[in-house]
Amino acid sequence: MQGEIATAGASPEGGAQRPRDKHYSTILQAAQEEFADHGFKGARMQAIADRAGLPKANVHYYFRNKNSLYLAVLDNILNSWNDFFNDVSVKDDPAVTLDTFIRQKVRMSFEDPTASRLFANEIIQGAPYLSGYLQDVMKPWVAERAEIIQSWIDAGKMPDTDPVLLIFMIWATTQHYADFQAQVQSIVAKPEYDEPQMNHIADFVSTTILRGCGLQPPSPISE
Amino acid sequence: MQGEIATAGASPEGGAQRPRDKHYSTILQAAQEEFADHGFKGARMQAIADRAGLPKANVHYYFRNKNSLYLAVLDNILNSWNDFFNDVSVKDDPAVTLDTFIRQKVRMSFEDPTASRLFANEIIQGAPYLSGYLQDVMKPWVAERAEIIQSWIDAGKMPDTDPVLLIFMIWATTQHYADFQAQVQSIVAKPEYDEPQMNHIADFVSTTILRGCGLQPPSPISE
DNA sequence: GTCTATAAGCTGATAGAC
DNA sequence: GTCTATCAGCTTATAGAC
Repeated sequence: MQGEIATAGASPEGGAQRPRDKHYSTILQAAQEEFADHGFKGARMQAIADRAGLPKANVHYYFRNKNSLYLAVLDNILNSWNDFFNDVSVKDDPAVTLDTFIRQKVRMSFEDPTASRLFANEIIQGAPYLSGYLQDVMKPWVAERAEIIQSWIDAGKMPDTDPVLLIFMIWATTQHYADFQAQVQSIVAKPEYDEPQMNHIADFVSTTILRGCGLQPPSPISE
Repeated sequence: MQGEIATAGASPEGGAQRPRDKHYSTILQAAQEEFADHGFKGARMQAIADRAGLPKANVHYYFRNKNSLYLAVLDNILNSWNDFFNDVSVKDDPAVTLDTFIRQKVRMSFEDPTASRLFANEIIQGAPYLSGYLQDVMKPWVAERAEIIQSWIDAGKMPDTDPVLLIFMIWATTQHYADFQAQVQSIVAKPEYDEPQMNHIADFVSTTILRGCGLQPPSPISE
């Protein structure tokens, strides 16, 4: 669609993207929240400026227009999402690996829910800016992890299952707590997420999914 | 927030809401798609009119304004979502009941994904129009189902688990295929959902979740 | 680099002819 | 009931002073 992310090259040097000034990252964060709350079309540049505590024209000084700001936010999020479940090999233990992956994902949902919500908004709305990313980055990523899971199955380390659907299930159950935070909190009647709640959820999700694919959870809990 | 759904009384008579004309439901459907794609703020009355194949003023003839149209769409969706997992009692078999519930939810995701996406948009964006519904309808609904699951646990029909988190897991995994359809289809490389795919997914989700809470799936598949 | 003022275009809503 | 024409207000983006 109108200017997709170009497989998003990682940041030039090691550190964070070295914002030209502190304002750059402030605006990026403000934009992430606004886009997460209202989607691309619903987001307002004025609202982003307000969240950042800056006049609107200042936002336009750092980012050419709404479109490029949105792409910058997406790029920022996707880069921060690498390094999860990445360095996995056939030799690893399925239960330990999946447990670690699930707990990392739950922690991400709790620590940066707006990033997850922004991504969810983009996908729900048909991924107009990310269809290239899904094809070029995410699809191969899934294929590689699915291959590893399949190799575990072939090696008799775990019972037969659909590796791709297993990855979808982990995504769905973990991201749910970021994306549907309003619903979850309304039902469990807690104003905010806290650490014990996160651990309880991580225990439940990991235990249930691992047992669900016939694996023994590495650290048995609550039973 | 600005005019919530008032616990949404069901339609007066038995049948569908008896639209004043065919246009009424046409607009409702068009609005559902537009709101699902862009959220409340991002949706455009002109786009809804275009989708319905009507001039914009005609839309305003049937619905006072954007707000009331959005509420009508939400009301319509929520009413159609009743009667699922509703008539369940302590005497029922957990495996059969959960399996049926999961398969119904998967089918809904495949048959009316825009309804699910619209709801997802609303929740992701903080449930500004549905916070009352979550509190007044959904929270008690979950509490009642959780009680039944807990009674199964107490009766020794299934191992101990967190009933509320189990419901969340079923929601998350089934709705995922509607809400993240763009991502799923991009990764499995199919242009559209079809019946065999739906059955494969329903089998996987049901089998994995049931086994995950220590239940024997009622109709063993693929293993 | 920062910010006020404003241009140019879009959007929700309505008036009023048919 | 239907639809063209149009208004008032909002939204993105920029010009230009500091």
